[in-house]
Order: sequence, then structure tokens, then C-alpha cells
Amino acid sequence: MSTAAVADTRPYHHGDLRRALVDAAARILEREGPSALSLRAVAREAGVSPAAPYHHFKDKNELLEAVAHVGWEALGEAMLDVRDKGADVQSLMTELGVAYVCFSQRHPALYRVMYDRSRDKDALPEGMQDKEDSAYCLVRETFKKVAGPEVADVDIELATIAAWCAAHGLAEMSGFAQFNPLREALGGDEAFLRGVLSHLGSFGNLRQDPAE
Amino acid sequence: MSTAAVADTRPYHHGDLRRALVDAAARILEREGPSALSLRAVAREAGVSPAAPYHHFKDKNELLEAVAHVGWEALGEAMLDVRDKGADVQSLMTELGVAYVCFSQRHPALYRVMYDRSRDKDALPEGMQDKEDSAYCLVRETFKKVAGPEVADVDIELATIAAWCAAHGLAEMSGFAQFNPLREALGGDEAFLRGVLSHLGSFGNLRQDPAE
DNA sequence: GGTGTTATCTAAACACCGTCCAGATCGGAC
DNA sequence: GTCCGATCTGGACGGTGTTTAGATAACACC
Repeated sequence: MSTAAVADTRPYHHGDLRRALVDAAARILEREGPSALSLRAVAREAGVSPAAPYHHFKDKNELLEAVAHVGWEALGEAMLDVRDKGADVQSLMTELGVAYVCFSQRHPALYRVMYDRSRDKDALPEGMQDKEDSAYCLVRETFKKVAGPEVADVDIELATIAAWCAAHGLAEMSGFAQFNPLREALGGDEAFLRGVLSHLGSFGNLRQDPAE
Repeated sequence: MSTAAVADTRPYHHGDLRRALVDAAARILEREGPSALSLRAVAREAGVSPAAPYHHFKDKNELLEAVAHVGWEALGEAMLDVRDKGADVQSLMTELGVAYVCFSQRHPALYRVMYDRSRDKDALPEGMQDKEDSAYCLVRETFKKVAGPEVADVDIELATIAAWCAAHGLAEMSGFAQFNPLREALGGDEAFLRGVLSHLGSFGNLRQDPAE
């Protein structure tokens, strides 16, 4: 036995445990929320001893970092899916905002881990403003395409940050109970989101011909 | 001894322990951050046994709720302080936004506790949209005053929520390391904040004469 | 003023947590 | 086939939130 036995209960020494741990963590997150995400619970879920994860991650933080990383990639994909919707800037940015917030609503626990890590580090994931297909760059490139070359990079960056902050704020607060009456009055959650997003981002600021 | 001895080491049975615990928690928060805020540490800081807090709070959550409550009141006061600055809406809202974010920067740990509690409950503090001098109502009333009576309440509420989300997002992300180059390029943190806030909130939406 | 009631506090215990250590186990290189 | 190094386990340590039983002291009442 050994090398050949593919899908045994324990293919390798234990198998690809690093990935198994991240998957287990994601499973716990979806099933029981962030408060249940202890390192021991992850090990239990993966069927190993509590000390096993320490051969793949320096500590609990490093595991959470890995979990957050897959979350950021999934968020990036979700936003790429809508990058062709929307004729003008306003509606495209709204579409991106809806995609962002909907992701956070579909994976609330994961989203919380993602931002808890960022807050602890006081930084977004490394390289987020550089690598081409990240959510952040997608927003910035959208702004840049629309604004044209005359607009200063500083303004592009400020607009991107502003949009990002707004989306993040809405993602964290959209489910708050106080908004339920308004949500229902508008006929559902997505209408509510679009309503809020329509009040956010004065994208006209970026145009060169200020009609004001 | 007893009733008369005012400021002894332990005036009452223990004194006003409930308040002492909240104060101790706030002290730990400022000194060591949110990760150090254990119930036992609070009890230690207040000089009582680990079980003592349970005679004043159902559990740790309830203590944190009390801590968050004082935080929300302090935030409301900080925003009331600037409610007369700024000639037009845009600049007044910017001023309020700066006050909001600066509060979160002055008390980062407290701000985090405040929103962690809200996220757990999926709700802002109870009564926040009702009691007159809350930060939330201050923003809404500002919008209402400017918009005039013709604007629908729904739009006022949406604008308020949008502004709040934007401010919260900026509060949580303003310190992120990725923004440091831009912050320095703009000549300091407050300039950076104003720059981002200027791209947020298309307050013109609320005016009745859409010059568009 | 003594007495009983009730709120308050302590000490000890429980289960769980993150983390480290010594030793067992096993894959792969020589 | 033997050794090495990576991987995993069992057990331990200190810390956590919470509960229980029992001590203590303020207060109400006679």
C-alpha cells in the first residue's frame, strides 16, 4: 500500500492537510459562524489532533490569513462577473457595489474573518492594489477608463478608496434590523441596496467638464 | 465606618462596581487593545474576583454592550461639536464625516467594540434613530433641513444610511497601510480624509432642482 | 439594637481555548 | 535497507468564560 492507494481515508501522511484545514475552517465558518472557529475545532473537523495544524501554520492567525485569502479571491471573482453590466459609470459602479455587498451577504462569516484580519494588520491583503484581477484594481481601472487621461491619478485613487469604503460600510451594515422597514418599503433587499448606492459616490467629480 | 466614609478604598459593599467595571474595561481597551479585554482582566483591573462581574452583567456580552454604549454617547457628543461648522451641506457633511472618523482614530479599540457588538446583533444601538441627540439623528436632521419638505422621507433616510455607511467604511479603513503614500502626498491624514469624503455622497441628489 | 433577608463578593471547579514539548510514525533519499 | 526529516499524537501549561456553593455585609423591620 501507500503511493498508489489514492482516495483512502488518509492518502498521504495525512494527505494535503494544509488545504484540508483551510477547507475545514471554511466549512465551520459557514455552518456555525466566526465565534465557533477555534483552532481545535478546525483540527477536529479535519480529523487530526489539536497540535497538527502547527506543522502547517505558525499560529491561528496564519490559518485565518489563509482562509481570508481564499475569501478575497472569491470576492474578486464575484465582482469580475459583473464588470460588463451597466452602460454608464454610475450604473456599472452600482452593479459592482451590489456584487460586493451580495458577496458579503452570502458569506457573512467569511467576510468578517477577511476584514478582521485586515483590521488587525491595518492593511488590505498584500498586493491587492497591484495584481490585475483583484477587486480593488477592477474598481480603479473602471474609474480610470471612464475618467480619461486628463484626470489626476490622485483623484482616481481617492475615488476608488471612497467607493471601497462605501461598499464595505454597506456590506457590514446592510443587514441591520433598523433598516428592515425601509427595505420592505422599497420592495426587497436589492432595491434597498441600489437605493443606498445611488446616494453614494459623486462619480461626476471625475469628469473634466464640471457642468456646475 | 460605613455610610459616612465617602472615598475609602471600598466605600460600599464594593462600591459602585457596575460603573467601576465599565471604567476598567475602557481603561484596558485604551491601554492594551481589544484582544486584551477578557472578563477576568476587567475583574482584575477593578480589583475583584473573576465571578464578581456576574452580579452586574449576565455575561461578557452584556458588559461589552455597556462599554459600547458609553462609546456611542461619546461619538454623538463629538459630532454635536461640529454641527455648526460648514456653510453649505457638502462642507457640513464633510465636517461631520471628519469628526466621525477622527473619533474612531482617537479610540480605535472602543470603536471596534462598538461595531463588533452591532455586527453580532445585526443592529445599531437601540433607539439610535429616535433619540434626538444621537449621531444618526444629527445626520438625518441635517439632510432634512437642507433638502426641504418636498423631498421624500425615503430619500432622506437613504441618504443618511449612505452617509453613515461611507463614514463607517472610512473609519475602519482610513489607517490601512496601503493608503500611506497617498496620505503623505496629500500632506497629512486630515487632508486625506477630506479628499476621500469629497468623493462620497452626491448630496445634490436631494435638491429639488436637478440641474441635470 | 438585634434579627432576618437580600444583594454582593469569593473560592473552587468545569470545559474549552491557543500553544508547546517529547516521542511515535512514516515517506523519501541515499 | 538504513537513515533523515517531515508529519502527526498525547499530554501538559496557563488562560478564558461561566457556574456553583458558601462567606460577608448592607438594609428593612420589629
